[in-house]
Amino acid sequence: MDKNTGTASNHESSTVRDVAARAGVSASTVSRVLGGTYPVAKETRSRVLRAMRELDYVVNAHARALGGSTNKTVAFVVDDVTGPFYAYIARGVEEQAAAEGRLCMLCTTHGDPRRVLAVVETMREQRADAVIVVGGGWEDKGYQDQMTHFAHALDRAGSRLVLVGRGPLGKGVPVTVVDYDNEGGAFAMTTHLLSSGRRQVVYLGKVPGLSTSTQRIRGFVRAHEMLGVPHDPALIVDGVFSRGFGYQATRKLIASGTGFDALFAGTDMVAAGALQALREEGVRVPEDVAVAGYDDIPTALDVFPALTTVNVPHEELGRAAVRLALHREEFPESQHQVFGTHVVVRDSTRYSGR
Amino acid sequence: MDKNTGTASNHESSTVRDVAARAGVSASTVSRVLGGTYPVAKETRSRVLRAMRELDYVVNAHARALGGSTNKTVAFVVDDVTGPFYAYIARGVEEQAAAEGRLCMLCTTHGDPRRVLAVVETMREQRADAVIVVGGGWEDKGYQDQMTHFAHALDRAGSRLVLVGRGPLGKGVPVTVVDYDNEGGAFAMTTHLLSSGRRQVVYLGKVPGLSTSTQRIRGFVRAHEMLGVPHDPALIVDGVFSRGFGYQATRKLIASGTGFDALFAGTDMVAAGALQALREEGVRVPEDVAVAGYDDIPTALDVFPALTTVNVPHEELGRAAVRLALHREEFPESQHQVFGTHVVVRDSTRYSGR
DNA sequence: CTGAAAGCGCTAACAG
DNA sequence: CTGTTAGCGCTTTCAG
Repeated sequence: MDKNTGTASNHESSTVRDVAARAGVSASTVSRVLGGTYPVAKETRSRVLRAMRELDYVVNAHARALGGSTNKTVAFVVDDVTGPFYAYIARGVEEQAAAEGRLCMLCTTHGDPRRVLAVVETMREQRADAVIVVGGGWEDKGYQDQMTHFAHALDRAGSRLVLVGRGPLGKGVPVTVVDYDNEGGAFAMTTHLLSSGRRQVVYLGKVPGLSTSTQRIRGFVRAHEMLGVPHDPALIVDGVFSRGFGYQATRKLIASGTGFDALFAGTDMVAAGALQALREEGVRVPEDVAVAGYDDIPTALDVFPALTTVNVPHEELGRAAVRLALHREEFPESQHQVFGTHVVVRDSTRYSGR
Repeated sequence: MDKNTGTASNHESSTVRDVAARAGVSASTVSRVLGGTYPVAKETRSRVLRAMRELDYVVNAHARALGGSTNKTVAFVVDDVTGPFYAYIARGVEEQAAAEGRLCMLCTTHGDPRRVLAVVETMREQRADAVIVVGGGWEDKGYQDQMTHFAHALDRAGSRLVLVGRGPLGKGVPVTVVDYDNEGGAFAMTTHLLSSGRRQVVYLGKVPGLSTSTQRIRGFVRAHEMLGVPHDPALIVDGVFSRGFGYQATRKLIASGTGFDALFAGTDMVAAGALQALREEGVRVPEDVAVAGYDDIPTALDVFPALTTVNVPHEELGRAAVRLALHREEFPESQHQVFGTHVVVRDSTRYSGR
């Protein structure tokens, strides 16, 4: 392989001009074979191509982006890549982005609303074709106003804000929304638990101000009302969406002597922690306590017993986010899409011989 | 919030020139307050700042990158984001990149060597400060030559190729290597299994041509030799690193009547599949068969019984990759770092009453 | 079909 | 301290 062909390349990479010189043509011609979209004499083209190869030339994406105004990039903003929930959406986003000839920028916010704002700003600088923000939104006026502002700013710059897993920002705000039926899933799951005879269902993981949490609890409460089962507000436990919280909270619950015969965890990770705590305390699942999660991540199959949970079409959400945002001109009416969720029953709630 | 201030902003975002005009200064002055690194009169600066706010100005990262030659970006290349192994390294990379003021581009290759090559090329176009390729390498001459070529090309452009989880490319190739003791981990684990009395250990997941796999098997075989335990080559099963493979292969193994008293899975995901198969077949773990994994992903705690596995310092690998690559001038001698691995014993191998 | 010239938005000398 | 002048690498009219 030929490094150092022609001019002694010390540190600089070659440019169209270098290629042009070597091929004995003008820079424009080189650009034209690069673009491929313009007629160039066969013989000329192959001379240029050869020069490129010899100089090991690659275009400068920035120079290109400066002329046209797109970077052929989509930005992906999540709390934390290690959460399987996000990871699977990320896969969908990445796949669809690749299919649409886009690169994918990854940014994490660690659940900090200010970081979300900062990151969206950075993506504006990068001139990303779309900025995809994943996860529940904060029910806070200031936060929402900022996001609305960004939505407009991105729109003006020809880009697009995409919200995955949370609702729209209000009438007329230029946003693509890809959501799933959060409340419906929680409602269905709670119904499943109650109708199999459970009467004291704990909800593990109320995150105040987080839309995801609020909606799930709404479904949870609504199911109780619907079935006429009285519901003790003390059974809704504040916390965050983590394995550690599930573990700690469950231990505390048991230690405090709170009576309960089912545990509906805010996420599968929370459920995994809860299962460990129950096992350690010798509480049988599902005989003594039924356990359910939310998300249907692969781990749900690996815990013991296998976890009953609410399926969310992660990858599909990610793919749709990219697809809708990039083709918003063609499908202006479908810029708010809501995917369905459904209960997947496994062993952690199967038993009901009481 | 003021959209549409001053000139009717139809679709274009504002530039330094717009800001300059509005603040009654020159473009350079605007640039100077942007950079912050150059003296500007207090009064002028605040006028500029106000103009920026009013026009909702953001710099164009591409224009900026065109002048200087760095995009303040690191690229992160993995097989598949959904693998927890990659996800945790990704977290390390992302965190360290953010700490160093860099953005992170994510690319996936789905285990296809050609995609790896294509992606590295794209990152070259993007002028990323570092291109971090994660995962085992292909022991293929053509592939290695290409990577070597890219290493040189990136180096010439002032960037850096970083290999995480695989060895270097050869003497004098400009590469940063962040590896972990793959063979040592496998050796230690095999020793653990053999010395607790297991005699027919299956190795689940030999991926021909993949460096990771080759090294682990080397450790596996070496432990047998070291302890003088004869080893049946038929117990090394070809496959890929996936949960599905672990499940299928284990079922087949049982169906074929192959005798074995331990299962060393190529990864924790493979082990998770194996555990499910064993459970379905009524094989007791660890009484009848001990099971071990590799990676120590969080799922290892959630499977039942909790999985004995080899710990790999994922996040640390990711952080080191970014740190070493960006500061290679300062630490030229530590461009090949190897992290240790260690066995974590849990319930899946604990029992040894035979 | 090909070349010359202008300019994308910003930064960096170089003069004031 | 601030304005003027180039120019980063590429695309894109506009003329040949």
